[in-house]
Order: sequence, then C-alpha cells, then structure tokens
Amino acid sequence: MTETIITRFAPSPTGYLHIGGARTALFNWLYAKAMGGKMLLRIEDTDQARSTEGAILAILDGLRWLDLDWDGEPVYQLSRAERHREVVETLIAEGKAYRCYATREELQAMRDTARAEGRAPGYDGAWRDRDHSDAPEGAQPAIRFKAPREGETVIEDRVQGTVTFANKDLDDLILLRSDGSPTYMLSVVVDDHDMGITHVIRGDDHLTNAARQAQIFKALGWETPIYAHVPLIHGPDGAKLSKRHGALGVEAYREMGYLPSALRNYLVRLGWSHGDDEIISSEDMISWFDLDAIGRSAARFDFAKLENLNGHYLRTMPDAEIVGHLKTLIPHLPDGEVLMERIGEEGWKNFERAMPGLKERAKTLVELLDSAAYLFAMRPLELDDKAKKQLDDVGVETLAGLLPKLKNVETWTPEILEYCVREFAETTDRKLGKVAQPLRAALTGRATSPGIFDVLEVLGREEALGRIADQIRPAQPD
RNA sequence: GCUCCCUUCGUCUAAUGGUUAGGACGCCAGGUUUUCAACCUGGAAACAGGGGUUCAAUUCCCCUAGGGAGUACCA
Repeated sequence: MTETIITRFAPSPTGYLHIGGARTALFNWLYAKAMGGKMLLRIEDTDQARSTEGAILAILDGLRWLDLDWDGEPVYQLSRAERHREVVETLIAEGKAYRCYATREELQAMRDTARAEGRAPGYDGAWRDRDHSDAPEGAQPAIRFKAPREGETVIEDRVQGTVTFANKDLDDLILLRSDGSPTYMLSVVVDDHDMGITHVIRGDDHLTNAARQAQIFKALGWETPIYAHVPLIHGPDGAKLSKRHGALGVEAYREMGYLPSALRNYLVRLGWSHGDDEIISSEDMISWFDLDAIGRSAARFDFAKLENLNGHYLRTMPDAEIVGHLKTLIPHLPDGEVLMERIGEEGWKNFERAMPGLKERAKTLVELLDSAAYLFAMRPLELDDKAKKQLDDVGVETLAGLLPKLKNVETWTPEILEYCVREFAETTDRKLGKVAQPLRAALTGRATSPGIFDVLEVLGREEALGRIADQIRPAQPD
C-alpha cells in the first residue's frame, strides 16, 4: 500500500473557472496534499467547437489566484487524440466496439420510441451485429462501445457509497465520432489510465458517467480509479447555480474584493466539515481533509457567510500583505489605472499606516478601498449627506472653537490629539461625540470612519488642519 | 418519462438507538463606544410526512412528497 495517490482536476475550457469547479479543484488538491500525493491538471478540450484559449487562460489564472498548484505540465486532451484512436482500434479488433451508421434522425426516433415505451432512452444497438455491407454509400461511421446488456455495473463511491446501475439502462455510447475525433467518455478513461490517476474527485453530475467509464475500463482490462462524486453547489434559491447568483468565475470574486484564503475556507466548508471548526488554516485543511467527511447533499451558496469569513481574514492579515492584495486587485477594477496613479508611492505608505483602522471595518477589499477614499481626497473635500448634517451651524461652530486648540498641538500623535480634543470637549461642556462627529465629517467627508484620532494622525498636521479650516470658512465669510 | 442521488434551525453543518438535538453565518435584544465596524452577553430558530423494526427512533428499513443530476456524434 505504498501507492502514491494521484488526483486530477480536469476542467473543460468552455468558460471561466466557476465556483463549483474551484471547489472540485480544491478538494483534489487537498486530498493529494493530505495523502502526500500529486494533483495533475488536464484540460478537456475535445469539444473543439466550444473550447477557447481564453477559457484555458482564465482557468489557469483562477487556480493560481486561489494558490492551488498542480504537478507537472497541464495535459491537453486534444493532443492525445492519436492515442485515443489507437485504443479504439484494439477495442474494435477485440469485438468490443463497432461501426455505427445510424443517422441523426434515426437516433432521435429511437429515443422517442424508447421514451414512449417507458424505457431508458438511448441507442438500440441496431448496428451492433449488422454487417458493413449494409452501410449507406460513402457514409462515415461513428464507433460505438459494445456495452454489456445484462447484469449491473457497481460504483463503490467514496462519497455516494455503493451505487448500482442496471446495464440494460446504459446504451452503447460513441467512442469515436464519424469524423474520427474521440469523445469525452473515451478520452477520460484512456487519460485517467495513462496518467496513473488513482482517485477521481469530481462533481456528482458525473455519477452516471462513472458507470459507463467503468465499463470501458473493464473492457480494456484496466483497473478503475477510486471515485468520489461531490454534490454540486446550488444557488441561494436551491436551484442550479446560475450566473445571476454565484456561478461566476473566480475572477469575479476577486473583483468583488474577496481574499483567496477566505474563499478557500468558505469553499472547503461547503460540503465538508471537521467537527465544529469554521476558521481553518491551510495547514489544518490539509491535515484534516478526508473524502469520507464529504457530505452527500447539495449545498447552497451563501454570500453573507463568505463575507463574514472574508472580514475575518482581512482583520487578521498583516497590513503589508493587504497592501499587496490591493495592488494586484486594483488593476482589475474599473478605473483601476486612474486609482493606482492617484494613490502613488507616497499614498501606499499612508494607506498602510491607516490599515489597522481600515481593515477592522471592511468585509471586502473593495469596501476597504472605498473607506480609504478620504486618504486620497483632494481639498476641499466633497461631503456626503450625512457629513453635511454633522456640519450644520453647531458643528461648524464647534470646529471653529477646536481648530485653534489643535493648532497648538506640537506633537502630532493620536494620544496627544485625543487629550487635546477631550479637554476641549470638557471645558466647553460638550459630549465627546458632539466634537468628534463634525471633526470626522470635516476630515473624511463622511459620518463613519476609523477612530478619529488615528485619522488626524495619518492625515498629518497640515492636511488635517487645512480640511478643518475648509469647513469653517464658508460659514464665517468675514 | 426512465436511471441515479439527496432531505437536521433561513443558510453551512455537528452529534446520537435514550441529549434541554450542538456550533457557525444571518436575524433580534442588550452591553461597550467619538461614528461605523469589531468585540462581549442573551434570544428566537431544525430532525420533510407516513408506516414499520425496537423497551426506545432524528439516528435502521420501506413508502410518499419535495429537491437535484444524468438521459447528445457536449464535457
């Protein structure tokens, strides 16, 4: 039992890396890591009409962003077509596959009658034993697998348990299309075998395929891998995940300001658990992960929980690391270039200094960026409605009283500033909030912000005093 | 239609043949507080329904209902 575990993630490049695919990749990665094995990557591009270069790039990019690395070079299924055809030749030679000349119309008619008779729809095996000489003139045949018609095919699934299919319900699937190109069903079997895959962890939409694939494995005399079919992820309404509610590419999550670590934590808890643990480090995920702990029911995607997790990871992340994430995120945002320029070298230093107060309050990087707007705002500040309310006559009057006191502060630190403002509030018989709020409005243009003394400090003496003065002047024209 | 899978608070889930069915998110109330968060305390909230098996079923079995997947010369 010293066999090395080899898993694989095998997306078809017909779109971005969606959230379900990301979780499948994560599970494969985790299991390989947990068992000291390898995870291989295979691009299933046998559908040439729908596969695109852009999709391949998006998938690789998504995996890298999530920090899910794979072993070796990605295998492109299409490049292995010759090998796939070879395998079919041997199958034909052994009488385990045959040429089929049925037309599209005939196939449709078969399905219709089967359905009408309450049977499993599928190919009726018309060409199974029919002679070539019956073939229509010049027609190119597809090659079909001669599937067993009796008995049953049993899948011992690590997640779903023992699943039994009656062979009579499984028809003769196509191995090679009439243009000679291999189909998915064939390619998967040959590649999983050739790549030495020991564990196939994938969405349970493939469960019935597992039975057909097992039949092909058997016909070829190859050992079937161990299967683990993971339930799919549903949208908040319980229906299939659609673009509208979460079947977005992982890059969309990046653009919404989620952290890879948070998304991984969220995803691993969707369908898998380890007791009551919620916040799970990568190390713990790897040492705890096991196929047997994967649940059998579909899970719904819940943005609120993802946000909560993201907030947690944000709060506990070192400031410099957050800056790093922001720098890679911003170029992906609309107007990212402009924003990058506006922050500038100097701005990032301020940003990092302000980070302790900012990260505490944000749930996503996008939120954090928004709440940091005051750092890069130009005087005179634009005020939002709530800030304007704070700067009514009373507010402005308060600031007018406070400004000279602040000007007297020589050592511009939060402690001393706090002392100064508190003293002002006490001596003028104001509650601290009555002073802090107008001050906040003047400094940030908003009614909410990080602690006001930290804001004063990060802004610096000159800028802070200037912003306060800006608000006093219009109220006192003389 | 046919085949297969699933079903514990709104959501993600834990546990168990005998428990006040636990935790987390969200929600509500209170506390803390210069705002907003964070944080702390408390609260409401679940075993889909019906039959069995059993001294005892949320737990084991069957049925029903509901949900999902597959049913292509897509993957």
